[in-house]
Amino acid sequence: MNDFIREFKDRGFFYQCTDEAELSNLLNKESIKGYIGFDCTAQSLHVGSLLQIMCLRQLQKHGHQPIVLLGGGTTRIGDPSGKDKTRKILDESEIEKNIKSIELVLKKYLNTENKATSPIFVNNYSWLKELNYISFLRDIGKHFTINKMLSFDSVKLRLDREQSLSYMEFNYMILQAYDFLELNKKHNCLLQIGGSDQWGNIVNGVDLIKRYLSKEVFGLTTPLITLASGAKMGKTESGAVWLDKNLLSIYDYWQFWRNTDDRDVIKFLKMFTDLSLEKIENIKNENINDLKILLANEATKMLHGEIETKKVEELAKSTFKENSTGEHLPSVKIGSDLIGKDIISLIEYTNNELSKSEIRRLIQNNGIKIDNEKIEDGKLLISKKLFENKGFIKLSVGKKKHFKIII
RNA sequence: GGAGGGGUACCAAAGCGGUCAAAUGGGGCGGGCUGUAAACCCGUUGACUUCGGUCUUCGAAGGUUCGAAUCCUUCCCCCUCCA
Repeated sequence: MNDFIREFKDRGFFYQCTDEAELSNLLNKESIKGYIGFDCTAQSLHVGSLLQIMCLRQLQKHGHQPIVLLGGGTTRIGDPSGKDKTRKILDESEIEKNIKSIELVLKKYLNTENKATSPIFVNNYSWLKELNYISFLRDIGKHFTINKMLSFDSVKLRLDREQSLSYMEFNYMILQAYDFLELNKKHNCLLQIGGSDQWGNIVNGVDLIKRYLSKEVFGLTTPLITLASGAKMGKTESGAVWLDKNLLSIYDYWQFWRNTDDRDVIKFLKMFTDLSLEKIENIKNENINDLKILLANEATKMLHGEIETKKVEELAKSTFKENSTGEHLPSVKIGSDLIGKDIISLIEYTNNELSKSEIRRLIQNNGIKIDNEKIEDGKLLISKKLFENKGFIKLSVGKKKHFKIII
């Protein structure tokens, strides 16, 4: 078996392939180009897309060249796969903005130094916008039968549930198939990778190229990752786990990995770090918390760099150390107008999203501490005296959120 | 086109004239146990509060009533069955 496929499988990336044996042969013979399309509905990428990004890295690692398709055109249509309802259509400028920031994220993960494997970024709007309806129908449309299109899950599930599917969305799979064709013609792209929900769309592209160009190309899908708890990966209580420090702080990103369910740790080490499989095999019985820290460090390093990762690791260490004074915490400066006000006002100032009622409840439930002392009364006033000792106070909201308050 | 069922808090779902800021479950939050995990246990889950209460909420707008999530009218939106 080919090295790429071997590792792809061993790391848990493999779900389905259109023709595994042939693809393996091909990859043994030559370096190819493979593409993954990214949806540009959101302002950045989150952990839900990380597996696809890791696939691109694998391509590079094994000497193949990734093509990153930013779906400026298809985002204007909306993929119905796995969705109950038509989603809102974004306006042009928003999509363009999203594409730019998504490209920046991807560049952090991909090696752009080595010319042979440096990623090619393409935007399908550049060719989709040129399409002529009549000639598209004649050239491309004739290769698709409605009978078959209706049988794809993305369509079938909607129809079965009697949810409406617009003609626009119905065309999505044809456009994605056309993308593959276009990339094959332009860049000799021979492989499309995607999540398992993309299978139908990918197969359509493979078929189209076979009919239209009589060429064999390949599709490869990754499994949908679910957490041991059953939840989908990528969302937490407080929202999406963004791969962007402006949307999710580096510290919180590190914490996301640090808090991985025990049962998922080894799986994630394989999927989301560069550690070799041999190394993971050797350490897999070590202390689970050390492994989680390793996971957090490796994953964070890949996105935010080593220096920042070291910093947040240290921060986490000091934050969770018993009775830490809090001097290493990121500081929040308060105005002197808060002096003389009650503790509730202070918490409201540092945690904007909490209402006063919620803060009162937190206090009632022993969730608020100042300098590690439980606060029992929300009416406690903030005095200068509190700061005299160290020049700051440590405010704890729950067990995981801590602030260093200075005036 | 005909007949019926429904829209309740983050979600699901009870309530069908006052005791309803609204049962119950899930989720969230906080606490306990622990390992920043899981499981489990407890508390909490509209806003504001001088902790006495006050204000806003049950698809939308009106109306009946001392009093409405509950009754009436109009409108909007969903769903099921038949054609």
